[in-house]
Amino acid sequence: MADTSEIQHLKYDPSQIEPKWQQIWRDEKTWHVSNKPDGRPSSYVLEMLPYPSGEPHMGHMKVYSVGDALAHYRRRNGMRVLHPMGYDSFGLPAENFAIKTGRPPRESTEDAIAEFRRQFETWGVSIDWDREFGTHQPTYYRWTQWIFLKLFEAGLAYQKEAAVNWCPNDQTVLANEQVVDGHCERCGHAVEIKQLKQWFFKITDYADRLLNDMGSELEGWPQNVKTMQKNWIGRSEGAEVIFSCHSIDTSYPVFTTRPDTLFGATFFVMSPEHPDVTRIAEGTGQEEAVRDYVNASAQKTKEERGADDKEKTGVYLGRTITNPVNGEEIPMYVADYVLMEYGTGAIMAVPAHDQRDYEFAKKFEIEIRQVIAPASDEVEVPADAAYVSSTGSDVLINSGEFTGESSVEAKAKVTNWLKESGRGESTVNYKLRDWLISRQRYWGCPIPVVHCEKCGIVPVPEAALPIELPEISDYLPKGKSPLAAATDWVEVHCPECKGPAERETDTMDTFVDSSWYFMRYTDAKNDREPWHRAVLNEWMPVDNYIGGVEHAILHLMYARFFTKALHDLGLVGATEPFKNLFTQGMITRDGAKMSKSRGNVISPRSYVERYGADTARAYILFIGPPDQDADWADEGVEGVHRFLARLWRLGLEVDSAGAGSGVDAPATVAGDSANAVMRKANWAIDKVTADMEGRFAFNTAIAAVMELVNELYKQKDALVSEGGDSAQALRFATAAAASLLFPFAPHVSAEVYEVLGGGRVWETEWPKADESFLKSDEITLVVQVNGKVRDKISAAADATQDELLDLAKSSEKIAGYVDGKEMIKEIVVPGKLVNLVVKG
RNA sequence: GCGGGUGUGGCGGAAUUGGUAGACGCGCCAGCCUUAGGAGCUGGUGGGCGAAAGCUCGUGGGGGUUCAAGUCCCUCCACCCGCACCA
Repeated sequence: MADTSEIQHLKYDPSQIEPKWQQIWRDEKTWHVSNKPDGRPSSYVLEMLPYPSGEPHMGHMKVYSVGDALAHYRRRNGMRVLHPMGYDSFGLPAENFAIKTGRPPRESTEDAIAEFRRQFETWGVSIDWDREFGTHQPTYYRWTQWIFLKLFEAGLAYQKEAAVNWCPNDQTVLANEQVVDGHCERCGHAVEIKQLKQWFFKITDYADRLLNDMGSELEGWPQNVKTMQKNWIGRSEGAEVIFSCHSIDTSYPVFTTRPDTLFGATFFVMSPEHPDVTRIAEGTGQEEAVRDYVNASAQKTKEERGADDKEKTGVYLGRTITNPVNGEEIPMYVADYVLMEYGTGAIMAVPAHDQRDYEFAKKFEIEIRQVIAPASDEVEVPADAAYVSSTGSDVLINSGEFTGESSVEAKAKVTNWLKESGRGESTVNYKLRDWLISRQRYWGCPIPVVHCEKCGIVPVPEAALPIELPEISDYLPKGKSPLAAATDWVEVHCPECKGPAERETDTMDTFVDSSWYFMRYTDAKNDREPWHRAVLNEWMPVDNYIGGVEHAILHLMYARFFTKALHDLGLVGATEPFKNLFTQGMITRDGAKMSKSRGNVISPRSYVERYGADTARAYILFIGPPDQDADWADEGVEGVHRFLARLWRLGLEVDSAGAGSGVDAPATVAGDSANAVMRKANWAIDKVTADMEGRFAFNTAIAAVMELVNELYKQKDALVSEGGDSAQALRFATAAAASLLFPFAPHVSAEVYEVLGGGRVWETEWPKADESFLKSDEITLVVQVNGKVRDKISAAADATQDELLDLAKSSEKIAGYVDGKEMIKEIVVPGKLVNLVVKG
C-alpha cells in the first residue's frame, strides 16, 4: 500500500487533466453522430443558438452545462444523441462595431466564432463539431433565401406599405415583437411609427394553429411560456359590425367583443393612422384640427401614446355615422387611444361599459347611456366609471327588442340579427400581426428578389442562390440599407424580361436565420438541398430545447411558424419544432443581472482558468434548480472545487491501496463498512437516475454523489485494511461516484474512472442500482403522541402494523406520555411511523 | 389593472404521493494532523430555556381541513417576471 498521506497533499490540477481528455474527444470525434440509423433510439438535445460576440458568458455556460448533462445521460442510456453547435452570426452588434471601427462585420464575427469555439472546447462540451455552421455563411444563408422563395411562392412572404415601428438610432424597422415598452429591444431608443413599404411573413395565417397546437403538442413546455404566447396571439371572439356614414356614402366596420352593448354606442372613434380620417373631415370645417391632430400623433413615440395615466385626447371629425341597431346618428372622432394595428382601426364607443370610452365621453361631454344592468341588486353600478360585468349574469336595458335579454345570450342574438341585414357577422380577431422581416441594414441575409420596372417584384431563380452579401466599405445606415450604395451589386438584369432591374437592398431580420437552424443541423453538409427529408424526420422534432425565457415569444413563435409553414409545403414532417422546452434561469451577481454598466460581469474563462471547467460547470448545476435564477458566489465555487478534489484524491488513494482491481462490484459483501458503502453507492445510483429522469434536478443529483464520497471517506480506511471484497467494494463505489458525476464534471470523472481501471467511462452504460442494497432490514420507527415526535425506535422493516404498534407502546418514553390517558386513535404508517392520539 | 411565479437557518438550497423540516454545499465553531496552514481529515452548527436529559417555538402573516400541513383550502402581505388604451 502506497503512502496515502502523500496523496492527501497532491494537488488536483484540472489544467493537467482537462486538456488530456479534450484532446481525445477532439481527435477521436467521440461526440460525432452519424445520420445512419443503427437501431438505437434517437434523441435531439439542443441549446439555443448563441450570438457570437466577444466571448461566451455565464448564461452560455449554464445552458451548455444543462444540455451536456442531458446529452451524456441519454448516450449512456443507449441513445443516439444529436448535440450540435452553431452561431447566430448575422446581426446588428457586429455591424455597429463596424460603423465605429471600420472593421468588416465578417472579420469581427469570425474572430468571435473562433473564440466561442475555442472556449466551448475548453468546457469539454460534447458537441458533434462536424455539423457546425454560422448563419452568416453563404452555404447556410443560401437556404435561408431558398426558404424565403418557398414562402414567397406560397404567398406567405409579401410586401406592403404599413405603419411600422422605426428605430431612429439603429435606422431600421423592427417587428412588433422587438418593441419593448415602446423602445427598441436592441438599443433602448424610443420607437417611432412610420409609413413604409416592407416585407412581411404571413404568420397570422397560422394564428389559430399556433394557439391550438400549444394545447395538444406542447405538453413539454413550461406553462408561463405558453401563456405568454397565448397572450401575444391574443385571440378574441366577437363581431364585426358595419357602420354607415351617409354623408360621404362610405361604411366602416368595427370589431367588438360586446355586440350586446351596441345600443349604448353613442360615438365612433377612428385611429389617427386610419387612411380615411382626413378625407372624412373634408368640407366640415374640421379639416385643419384633424390634420393637426394626426400630425401630432405621428410625431409621438409609441411610449408617449401609450402612457399609463395619459388623459384621453381626440378631435371631432365633423360628421356623424349611423348606429346600425337603432339608426341613431352618432358623432365621429379621431383619437389616439384607438390603434390602427388592432381590429379595423375604428371602434364603436360604449362609454357606459368601457372605461376608455367612458373617460373620453366625460372629457368631450358625450352621452353615457347605460344598456347593461346587473341581474342582482347585490352588484352595484359605479357612479363614476364604466360598468363592466364581473358576474356574467347581466341583462340588457334600453336596448329595443333585446331589452331584458341576458348579456351572454344577447351577444349572439344581436350579431345574428345584424347578419340577416348584412350589417355584421361574428368574427375572431387576433392581436398577432404579420412578421415584419425586412431590415434596412447590411449585416443580414439578402432578400432574394429584384425590382423590375416592367415586371415588378421578381424572385431570384433558385439556381442563382445564394445572393451573396457584397463587401462594402461604408456601413453607416442612411435610412436605407447600406447595400443600396453598392451599385454594382444592386444593378442587375430582371430574371424574367432581362431588362434593367434593382436588387432588394433590405436584409432579413436575424430571427429568420434562427427560425430553421435546428433543421439544418440534421443535414448540415448537404449542398443540394437544405436537408434530406428522411434524415430531417429521423431527428426532428428536437426532443429537448434549452435556453432563456427571453425568447418565449420572439424566437420560439417564429420557429414554430416556420416549422408549420414548411410542413404545409411538404418539406418537414414535424408540425412543432421543439417537443420539450426547458427555460433556464439567469445567473446573477450580488442579486442583480450581470451587465457592463453595473460592472458585475464575471467571465466563465476566469473560472475555467482558475478552477477548471469541471468545477465551473458542476457549480452552476449545484447552485440550485436550473430553471431558477441563481446568484453566483465565489465561496460556493470553492466548495465544489474541494469536492472534485476530494473525489480525485480518493480515486488515487483507492487505487494505490493495492487491494482489488478494476471497478466491478465485489462478489460478496460482508461487514458493516462494506455494506454501508454498497448501500450508499446503490442509493446514489438510484437517486441520481431518478433526478435525471423525472426532472432536471442536477443540484440534488450532485448532492447525492457528495454524500457518497463523504461516506467513502469515512469507510475507506476500514475497507482497505479488511482487503479482499471489502477493498473491491470501495473500488466499485468510488468508480460509481465518478460514473454518476460524469454528466456534470466529465473530465475529472473520466480521469478517476480510468485511474481505477474502468477504462472510458463514457463508453460504459449508465449504472443500474442493485435492488438488494436499496432496502435495509431495519427502519427507524418514528413514534408520535398527538402528532408530536416523542421517540424513535429501530424496528424490523417487515414488521406488521400490530407489531409496530406494540413496539411503540412498549417504549418507556412513550409510556410517560400515554399512561393514564384515554387512547382515542392509533395510526400506523407501515415502515415509517406510529401516531398515538390520547385525551386527558 | 390582467396573467404567471416565488417566499424554508447567517447564505445557496433539500424535503417523490400530507408522515422525523433544514439533505448537500457555503459560512461559523471545535478537535486532529502539520515546521507552518488561507491545505487536508473528523465532529458540531434553526431560535429560546437548560449543566444535561429534555422541553418549547419554528417553513412570509392570519384562519381552516386532518391523527398529522412547508406540502391541501380560504384570506392577507411582500418581492420578481410577462402583458398592458387589444375595443
